[in-house]
Order: sequence, then structure tokens, then C-alpha cells
Amino acid sequence: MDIKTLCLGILSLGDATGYEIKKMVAEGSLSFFSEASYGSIYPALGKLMEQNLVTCVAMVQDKRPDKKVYSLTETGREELTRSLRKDPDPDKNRSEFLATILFCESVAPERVTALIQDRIIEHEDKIATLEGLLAGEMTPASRFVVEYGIATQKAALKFLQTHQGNLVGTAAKGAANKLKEVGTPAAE
Amino acid sequence: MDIKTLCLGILSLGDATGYEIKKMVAEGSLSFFSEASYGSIYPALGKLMEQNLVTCVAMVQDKRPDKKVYSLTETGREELTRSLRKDPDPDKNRSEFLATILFCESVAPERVTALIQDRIIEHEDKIATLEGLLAGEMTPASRFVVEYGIATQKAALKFLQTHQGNLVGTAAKGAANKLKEVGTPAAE
DNA sequence: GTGTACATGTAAAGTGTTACATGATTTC
DNA sequence: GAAATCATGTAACACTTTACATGTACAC
Repeated sequence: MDIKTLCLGILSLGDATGYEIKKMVAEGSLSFFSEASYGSIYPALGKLMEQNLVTCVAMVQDKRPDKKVYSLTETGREELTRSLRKDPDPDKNRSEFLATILFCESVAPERVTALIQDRIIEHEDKIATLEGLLAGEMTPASRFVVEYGIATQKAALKFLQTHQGNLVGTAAKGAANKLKEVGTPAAE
Repeated sequence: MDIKTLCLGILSLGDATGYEIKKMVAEGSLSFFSEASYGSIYPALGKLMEQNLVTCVAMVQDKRPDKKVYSLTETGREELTRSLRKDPDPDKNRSEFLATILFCESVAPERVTALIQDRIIEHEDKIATLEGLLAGEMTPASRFVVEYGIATQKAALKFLQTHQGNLVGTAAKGAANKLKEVGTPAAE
């Protein structure tokens, strides 16, 4: 989903500024399955304006740039509906963590253990954040999405907690040897 | 993780051609947490050659382009180790499916139901594929990674099966009204 | 005083995907 | 005879991130 459609979607939930859109993507219900930087949001809103898919009211603030509140137009809502009619692309999950684990023969075993420990904490934090969101007012749709996030995060957490030993016991030995070779090239 | 590092990592598990790397990313243990197209893999291997991080043996085949089998050099393995020493970036999950659900006020309720049904089947297929991988020979690391994938896919599947009613019961009514508005702008 | 939050925006640089080009062999 | 598999590679295009530019206000 490109940033323009994402903005259209977020605006369909309520008027917002570019700054607020960024916050929703970074910390709100969308935070665990989408991303966007200012450098993509502001130009996207500009193009959406040109196409008359959104309108914008500038709120003058002194000592600060005008706050521009964007709203979806009727045409914008229709465009969004059209976009959402297309079958969604399959999910794209990129995980450097899992890649590192997979290539762990090139990584010190203590490092693998530490990585998993860190990851466990990150999952716990993420779950806490998502559960915090549930405390606020939510539409059924955003509740569904956040609870989906919690469910998958919890599954990942549980997996790491119960399987972390699987790597250290067996692969790590081989890794330790490999590492010795790489770590002391002078010995060759 | 950029494609060059990904190639280095895959080659650390064994020699491979560009074509085979693509297959591993598309169908192997890496398939649920990374992606790469030929248009990125071949140029990456070329750069890796220039930097002497990999070597390449061309196997002549008639009626076909030479099959180029790439191998990691010592320098390449060191470079990989260096890359993996950096803390992995947080996972990036992009889901058009969840975005569509979140913006479902702009989507017909039957469409939401159908979307979830499709997604359930996709998860079941994905789980079957991953379980198929477990049948073959695997290192502990790739087993770990594939089982992680199965665990999270199953959690998502179960969530969809048990919560699909949550959206249709409540949000859908509102959506139906909203949609009527959008669907019949002439009425305004 | 140092850092964070507020607030918008541009330009350069990087990275990657899509489509194209080429062509035999095997399976349905 | 159509489609998939094998096999490599380039070029145009799309999209995004990063860094920069600008500045106030408040909390610690």
C-alpha cells in the first residue's frame, strides 16, 4: 500500500495533520504493520491536494508553522473505496533478527543468546504498548487490528521463551568452532 | 538487511547460484521474512564479486546460460560476521490486509468477511508449506526459524478464526450505512 | 542548558521492483 | 500447444529514507 492510500485511509478515520498521521503510523494502531516518514507523508498530502482527494484548512499559529488539517473529500473517499476493492498484496515481513539467527554459524553463541533475550524484552514492551492502546476509545476495527497484533506478538514471545535453548545446545557448538577460525585468521 | 548481506548470509549456508538464492528467498526457510527479486540479486552478486567477497565458478551448459555457482571467500565470511555484529533493525511488517480491515468503514461488510476467509486459507497453506520444510534435512537454526514462522502463522490463523465475528457484528452495520452514502452520491 | 515535542517542508541519495530481452526443455 | 522450470542479466521507474532547513516552548 503506497503512502497516498495510507493517508487517505487514515483521514477516513478522522481529520488529521501530517504530523498526526506520522504519529499514528509510528505509535498508534497502525504501528506494527506499516511505516512512513515525513519525507513521504508531506509530499503525498501535497499530491492528494492536487488531485482534490483531500482538502486542507490552515490553522494559523504564531511562532510555529501553520498547522494544516487535512480532510477527505467525497472524491477521496470514493478513491479509497476503489483502492480497497483490489485484493490486498500479501503481507511483507522483514526480520533482520530471524536472518541473524539463521546465519548464526557466523555469530558468536553468546551473541545469539543475548539477541534472543533482547528480543523477548522488546516483545514484552510492544505487547504492553498495544494493550495500552486498548484502554482508550476504539472502533471495533482498530480493536480487532490491535488485538491481532497482541496475539501474534504473544505467540512470538512464547516461542522465544520456550525454544531459546534449542539453538544454544546444538548449533552453538559448531558456531563456536567456526568463529574461532574467523576470529583468529593469523593462526592460518 | 540489504540484498548484498542477504546473499552473503545465504552463501554462508552453502554455495549457490543467483537462481537458487531467489528460490530460497521465495520458497525456503527465508520465505516468510525476506524478499528479493532477480533484479536485485544479480547486481548484488556482481558487486560482491568486485569486492572479492565471493568467488564464482561458471558451469558451462549448452542451450542455457552458464550456471554461475557463487562461494563465500574468507573475506566475505568476515564481512558477514561484521554485518551481523550490528544490532538487527526492528522487524518491518507491512500488511495491506490489516490496513484494509482498519479502514473497513470504506469497504462493504461482505467484502471484509470474504477477505478474512481468504486470509484463513492463505495461513493454512503457508503453515502446510512450512511444515513441509521441516520434513527435509535442516540445521537447528533453520528449524528454529521455520518453527517460529509456524508458531506466528498459527497464532494469526487462530485469531482470525475466533474473532472474525467481532467485525461483522458491530462495525459492519455502520459500514453498511457509510457505504450507502458513498455508493449513492446522487442522493445528496 | 539539554532534550523532547511541536510543525512543515525539500532535495539528494539509495534501494529495490517491474518489465524487458533471450531461449531450450519438460510437463500437462 | 500452453505453461512452468531452468538461467542470467539490464534499464527505467517508483518509492522511500536521510539529512537538511527553521524555529518555539516546555520540562528536567
